[in-house]
Amino acid sequence: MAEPGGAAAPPDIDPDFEPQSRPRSCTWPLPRPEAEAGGAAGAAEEGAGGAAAGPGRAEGARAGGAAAARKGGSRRNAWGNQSYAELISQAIESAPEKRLTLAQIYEWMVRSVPYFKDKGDSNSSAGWKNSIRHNLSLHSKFIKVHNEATGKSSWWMLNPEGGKSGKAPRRRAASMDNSSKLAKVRGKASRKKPPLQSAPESSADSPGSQFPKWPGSPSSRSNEDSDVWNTFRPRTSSNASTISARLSPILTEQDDLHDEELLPSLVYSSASSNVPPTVTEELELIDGLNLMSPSSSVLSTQQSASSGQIQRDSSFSLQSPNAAGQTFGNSLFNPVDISLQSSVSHFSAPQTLEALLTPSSPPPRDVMMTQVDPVLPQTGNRMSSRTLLLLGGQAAQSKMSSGNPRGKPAEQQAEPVGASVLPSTLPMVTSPQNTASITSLKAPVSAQPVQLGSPVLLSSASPAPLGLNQDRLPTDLDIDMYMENLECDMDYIINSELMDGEGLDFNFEPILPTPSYPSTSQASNHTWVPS
DNA sequence: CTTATTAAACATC
DNA sequence: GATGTTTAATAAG
Repeated sequence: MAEPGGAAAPPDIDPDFEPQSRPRSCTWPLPRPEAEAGGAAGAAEEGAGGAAAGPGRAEGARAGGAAAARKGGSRRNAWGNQSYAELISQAIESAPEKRLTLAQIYEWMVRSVPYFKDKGDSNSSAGWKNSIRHNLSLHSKFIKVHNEATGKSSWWMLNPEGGKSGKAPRRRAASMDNSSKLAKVRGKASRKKPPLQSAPESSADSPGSQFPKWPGSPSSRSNEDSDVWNTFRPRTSSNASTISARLSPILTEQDDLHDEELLPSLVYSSASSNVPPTVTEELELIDGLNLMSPSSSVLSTQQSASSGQIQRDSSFSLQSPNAAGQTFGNSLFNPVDISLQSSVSHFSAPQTLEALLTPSSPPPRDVMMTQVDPVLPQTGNRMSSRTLLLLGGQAAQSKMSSGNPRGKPAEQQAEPVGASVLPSTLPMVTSPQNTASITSLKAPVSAQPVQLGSPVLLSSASPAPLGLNQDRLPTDLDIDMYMENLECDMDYIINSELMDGEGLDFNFEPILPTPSYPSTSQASNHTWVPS
């Protein structure tokens, strides 16, 4: 209760209804109409709940499973058809800031879902609370964000990218068949449970297992920082998360900030050197981040960050200018130069890669590019292709996000081709316009209009180019990696297409950017209000 | 086979 | 003790 934000738990929620509701796949910015008419059902529920109250555990409904059957045949749970995950999503969505602490989620449940009404006083060991926690951790659709308040627990937000159902990393990663079993070994290894046989304990044993400890780490103060970074983790792919987290320790403790922060760090990490295998995972991470940045709430706090280490901010600014960027975008951009230097100094690696890549033209390193982009649109294209190669589309994403949606910087206007490409390959369910917006949002590939021969584009578009890239790709990176990227991209595209196609909710009215806009214009980002 | 719900072991804070 | 993460068992589609 000490929460200033005040839980904010509107008593809405549709107690009933929504037998499955698949359409709302992309829960993020969706205001979602929310049919309120569930009243009657709610009441009914109430009755049940009340009855249950006495007995305490009251899982009557579920136990036999028979009880649930009643009524039209649905209500898979005592409280209705919604899953815990859905309930949690609703809870979070209902919050003005789109984020809640665990306790607040509990609160919301108790307040909004009749069934839990009387279970508010249960302690954390209560089954349902355990389940809530479990769901939060399990699904990638929920992300944990460090809470600045000292004693407070983390904020839980919805992953803009929509973790979908999968918590899983991209299936690919581990294709080591039975290794799945082995995988478990990795973790803390100890787990205590299976204590038998002294484990090899090992420590670093496995051959390629993960990276040693990633070299990067620019040092800088921070230790605890790492903590902060960790806050955002892509679940399963512990590796990636770890790395990313550690990689860029710098940064003040801007609670909310790290969301974006991570992105850049990831970018660097991937580009910097090692990490061929994780690319996919990283991408995944980034993907989520990318979308998230534009979220208003997050940005809010941003400004404060300005001071000290903007390093990652710089890149971040690139990608999020669409929302807050405009408002105080300039201020953010300015520091670029500085940040640029610093970042470059830290990561000279890209250079190497670059060299390896056999570029035909000498573009700046990815880092540079990121920053430069907003400033020098033209150059942007060039490197973008290469960068794409390296980062596997991340660059593209960031770029697009920066400009496309709300239209802002001039860069992208240069080649609108991107859109056209996409449709050709994929079956479009949506109108071209939507396509565009979607593209900008999610499809890393289409993002980069570098039509021409840029392997990247082609690759994403069609499988053919493999051979092509082969020439270019150094053995270091090798095809595998490339493939992974590819796969990823496709994945995203397909996903986005399918998903968006169905639920389709992103409409950015102002699609099709007419290269005519002042600077600061639409201000859709008021929503945020630091509490 | 996949998704969900539950329970429970652990780990941190 | 509250939070978080993970595993595992089990039911349902």
